[in-house]
Amino acid sequence: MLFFMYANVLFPLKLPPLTYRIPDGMPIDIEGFIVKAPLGRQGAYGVVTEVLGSAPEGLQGLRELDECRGLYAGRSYLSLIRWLSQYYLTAEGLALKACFFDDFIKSAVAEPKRKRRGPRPDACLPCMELPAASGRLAGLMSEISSKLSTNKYSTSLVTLARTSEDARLVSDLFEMQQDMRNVIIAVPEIDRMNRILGCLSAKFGSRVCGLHSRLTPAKRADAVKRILSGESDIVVGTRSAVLAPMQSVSLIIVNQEQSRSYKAQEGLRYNARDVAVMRGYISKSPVILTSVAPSLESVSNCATGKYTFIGSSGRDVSSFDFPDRSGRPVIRIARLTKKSREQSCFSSDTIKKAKDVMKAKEAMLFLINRKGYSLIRCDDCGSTLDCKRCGVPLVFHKAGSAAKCSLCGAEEKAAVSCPECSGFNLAPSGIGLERVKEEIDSICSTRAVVLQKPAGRKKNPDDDIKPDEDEQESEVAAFCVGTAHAVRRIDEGFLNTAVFVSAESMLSMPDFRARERALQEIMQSVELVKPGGTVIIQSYRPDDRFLKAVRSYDLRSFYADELAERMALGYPPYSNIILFSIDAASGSREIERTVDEIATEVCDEYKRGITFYGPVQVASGRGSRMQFFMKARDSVRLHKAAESAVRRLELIKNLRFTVDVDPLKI
DNA sequence: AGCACGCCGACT
DNA sequence: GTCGGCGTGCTC
Repeated sequence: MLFFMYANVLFPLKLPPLTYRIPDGMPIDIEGFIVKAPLGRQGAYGVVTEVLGSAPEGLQGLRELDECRGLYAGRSYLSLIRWLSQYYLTAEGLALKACFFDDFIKSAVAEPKRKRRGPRPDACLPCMELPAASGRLAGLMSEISSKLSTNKYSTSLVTLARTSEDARLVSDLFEMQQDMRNVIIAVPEIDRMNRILGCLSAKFGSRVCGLHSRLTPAKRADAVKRILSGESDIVVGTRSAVLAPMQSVSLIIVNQEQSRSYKAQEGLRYNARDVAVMRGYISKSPVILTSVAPSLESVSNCATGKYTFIGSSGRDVSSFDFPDRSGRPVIRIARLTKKSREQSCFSSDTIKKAKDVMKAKEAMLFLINRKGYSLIRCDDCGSTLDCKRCGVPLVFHKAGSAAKCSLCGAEEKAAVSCPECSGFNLAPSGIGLERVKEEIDSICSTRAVVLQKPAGRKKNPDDDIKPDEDEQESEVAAFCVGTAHAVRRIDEGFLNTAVFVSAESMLSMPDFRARERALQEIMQSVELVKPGGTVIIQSYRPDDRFLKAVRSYDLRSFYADELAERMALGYPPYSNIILFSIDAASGSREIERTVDEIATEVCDEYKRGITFYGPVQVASGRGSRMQFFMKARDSVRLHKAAESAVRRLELIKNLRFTVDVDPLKI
């Protein structure tokens, strides 16, 4: 009798699983195993997602698997891959690819081209000194620890007074639970990783393994091999660490869960924090999120009971226990007036402080989120000089006296007259880095340093900072000017004073997360200021509720206010968003028709509660993209609609588009 | 990802 | 007339 079994095989390619016949003599129970299968002209390695008793209808003459190698991952890891592809609306194969499949094949299965020893292990990282455990954190340890011993899924949010407490928390956990195995620790940046890696390596040796995107391919493959073999069961790494191919997981820690670098901006656009939570759920293990200023999403999840807010008895935000910030730097709001703006970017308060700090030979940082000197505004009609292609205001750069578009990089020699009203009274307006530096230099007769990009070298997909060609590294000096990114270059407690030159430039961003981001930026800067130092926030509206809450470190009322606002406007976390972006240099009829169909048929506001926004053309680099998004309270319905939209868009030949689930900005 | 197939520009 | 560019499509 002839009785065949079949296997669905997933390849790390943009393909759905393909079906093969399992040849005689090959074991049947091979779910999760790595197999070599004929694919196209060559063969390829893939993983068996499912074993079938009969061939799917309509498929005959299926080819046989070539060979079966070891186990790649258990059932729960396969569920994670499936969830990734469903939630982020990507081919399952691409989810597999994101899960280090190619690295493993390269190191463990494919024949090595030459006999080579594995990559040289990294020099031992020093065990950095940990901050003393604060009384509060010590008090929370038993509650955190009780979550671990249960071996059940739970997600807990731990708020910290300082980022550096992350390493303390991790170290203390390992101290309390001596037998912890299969742990994933995610950190937002590579240099933070080294601190934790150092602490753990000293104690656990090769059981600890670092994983980040700046590893060389050989080192990455070696790390993956060690993880899969079980040699390393403690993985510390950036975003992709939450995808580490461990057979089982018993604890996941996501440090600084609010960090935007956890969200992938290309390929599989996952958010590592959300993946960690789902992975914990799938593998029945606890998840611990830490933050000095948690995301609204996580705070809201604590309020609904989805997560636990460690250290709080109730679920109401008003009962949430944020760290005591007494002894932290004073936050002062400095009033700017319209009148003073014409002469200076600074309030008199700020100027006085700058002179004092100068005299005391201490360090001071000025933060402003715009490069260049200023915008250019016409005094006659009030309009700004905008980029002809992108429509955003051009930024005037004093060096070269050119106006540059921050989106497309187009440069224009400074115009003489206003294109709107032909008036000749064009004047600098608004504040940029160069202008701030110029003014500090003249006030304090110093040479302030403009901090450029962080110390990173190569392009790094785990990093959300785009490298700019025209930027060079600069030394951190006593008086520095920089954008929010620059704060990464400065050590904890280095500054006497940090100045946010314009609260309005942070708060008036056309983004519903502007306040949340501002809070996080301010809290980050606070850590750079030594105890007894000062943070100054300059504002035209010093009585703003947000600034009042920030000034007194009143995170509770910040979250209460912000949640109320988001709820009133129906923004996340009270709704979900999926953003579509179509590479459409040619806005063809067919595209327009399909998008129109999606807007009317797929997103039925009244019947299904899904709201469609757009489409809008946006300029991006060279070329233009068409964007639209859908928003709904019900995530399941939203995903169904988005799936249907994806299917329709896929019918259009030659169309390239990306789907971003839970985008950071819209 | 490979590796086909396929349809336009400069060559012996 | 052909060689070859890589743009688009398929792989159970």
